[in-house]
Amino acid sequence: MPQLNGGGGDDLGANDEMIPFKDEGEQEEKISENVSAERDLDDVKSSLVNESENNSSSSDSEQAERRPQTRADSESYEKARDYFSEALRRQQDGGLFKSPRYPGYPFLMIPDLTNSYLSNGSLSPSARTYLQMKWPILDCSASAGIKDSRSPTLGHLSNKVPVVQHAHHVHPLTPLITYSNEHFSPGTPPSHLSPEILDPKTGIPRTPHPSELSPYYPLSPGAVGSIAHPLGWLMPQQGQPMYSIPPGGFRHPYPALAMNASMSSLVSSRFSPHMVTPPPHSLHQTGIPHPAIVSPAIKQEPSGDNISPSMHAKSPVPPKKEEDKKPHIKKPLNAFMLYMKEMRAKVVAECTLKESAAINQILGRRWHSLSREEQAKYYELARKERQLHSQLYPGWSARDNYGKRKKRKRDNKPDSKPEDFSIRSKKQCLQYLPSEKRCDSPASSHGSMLDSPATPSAALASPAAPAATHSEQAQPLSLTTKPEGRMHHHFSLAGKPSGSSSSSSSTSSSSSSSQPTISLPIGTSGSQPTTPILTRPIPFTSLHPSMLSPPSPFHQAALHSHHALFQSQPLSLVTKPTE
DNA sequence: CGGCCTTTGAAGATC
DNA sequence: GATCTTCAAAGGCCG
Repeated sequence: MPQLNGGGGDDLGANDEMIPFKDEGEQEEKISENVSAERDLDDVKSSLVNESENNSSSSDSEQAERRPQTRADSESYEKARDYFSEALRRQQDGGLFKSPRYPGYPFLMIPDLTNSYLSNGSLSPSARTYLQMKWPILDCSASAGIKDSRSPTLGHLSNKVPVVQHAHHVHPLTPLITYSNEHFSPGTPPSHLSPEILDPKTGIPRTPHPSELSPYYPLSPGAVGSIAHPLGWLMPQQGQPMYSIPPGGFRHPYPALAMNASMSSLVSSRFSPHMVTPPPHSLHQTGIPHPAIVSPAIKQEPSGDNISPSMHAKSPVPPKKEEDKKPHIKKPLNAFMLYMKEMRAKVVAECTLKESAAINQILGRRWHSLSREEQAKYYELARKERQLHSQLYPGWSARDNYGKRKKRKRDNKPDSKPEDFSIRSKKQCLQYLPSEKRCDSPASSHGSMLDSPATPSAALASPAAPAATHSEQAQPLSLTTKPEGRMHHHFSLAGKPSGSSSSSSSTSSSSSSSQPTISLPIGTSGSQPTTPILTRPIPFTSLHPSMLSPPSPFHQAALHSHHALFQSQPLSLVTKPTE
């Protein structure tokens, strides 16, 4: 169960003692990973080659049969509903989301209008970076061509993207669209679009403190709609709903400024006119629609037989009927998922890779390379998400979704035959190997602090200079076998403290039992065996004090130069044989 | 066209 | 209590 914030100080999450952190074992790994961004992709690739585990995929396909459905339609519907749901959700959310979630629509971040300044007057970290982050895809494929392996930073893309900043500058707490998808369908402003928001705890309406407002105000759809982007970057890309502009989507009647941050973001991101009255089934028993609610038609099983026992247990009603009527409430996104959602676009933009599997591997590494603080932000956000989720769906249980998804099978099952595995993995490797073997890795692998500066000022200060972390991109990727692949997962599972929040603390010691605290030291324990052995000294950045504290522009700068030095150094990984 | 791949984390299930 | 399993997102790839 989501831990309810024990009455912490300010609105929820003030004291997040619950924030789980990975343990030091990872730190070690982190270090090695930080060495070079190139490794991101590199490792990914290699690991794919050397997967130490078999993916006997689909051994069971019993549930294979899923009712064919018009994905697009259902999805669209689902998303639209999600937005509305989120709107309501946020309304109640009160202080839960101090940080605005960006809607996922970069176009909302028009620099001029965003002038997003934090309450303290500083420029919002994400104000400008947001754009870049969400629009990296502007020209992924093109970027490949454009990308200079030596300096493939976003800066190069800037010729296409007007505002380019390191995505990492985006505040981690920036609105992450959870539960669903980024459908932009703003519409008639709901009555709840008042500055007042409900305190999730007390349920008492309150006016959000400026600090709770979005540091960077996403433009209201209406406002945005009136702005014609010279480059046409507003155009949806890849047909992703995220960038799609539903009919009337931009005709939001309400001036952006009229809304508070959270409202505007939520409205812009999810609210849809036609969602004002969501279908009954999308409403939770509480009557509160939520983005997590997915149209039953979308992921439901074809018939009752697919319903997990738990489902049966829970709902004596005929499975099928139940399914049809029962909305699919998605699980709240965890910290990593939130992170992924936020960073995916960036990674995609920087790499030629498009396969999610590969991207996710990179993201996973980056995740590990994030500083505690950085991760903490996501953990906190995730925690709040869970909180809210539990509030909205008191009766919901993760098990409700069991069996609603096709089985993933595999997972570290050693039983699978090695041979098969090897064959398959290699095949996959090819699959994930982009024609272009390099990925302009974004930075982050060097250390989160680099990636997500507390403020964009540093980056902004030197527009000419690519984001610090991007420099590493200059390093060509080299494929090195890295047995780690699955192994890592394996380890993680083994050492997973399970119930406790600090899961993946793979192996490390841990502390896990108790609540991990942010004040984790850097070089603690450590020995994370699963990762490649570095043949090169670990960059001090990995151990930089800033790891323990929010990165300052100075740090950024310093680190930046440091990275520059490192960039020139070739990296070599020695794979450690898997046992 | 549905499922797999891949990642971490949370939570339920199982032992 | 420890371990295992499932699901959450995402999009290209494969059978």
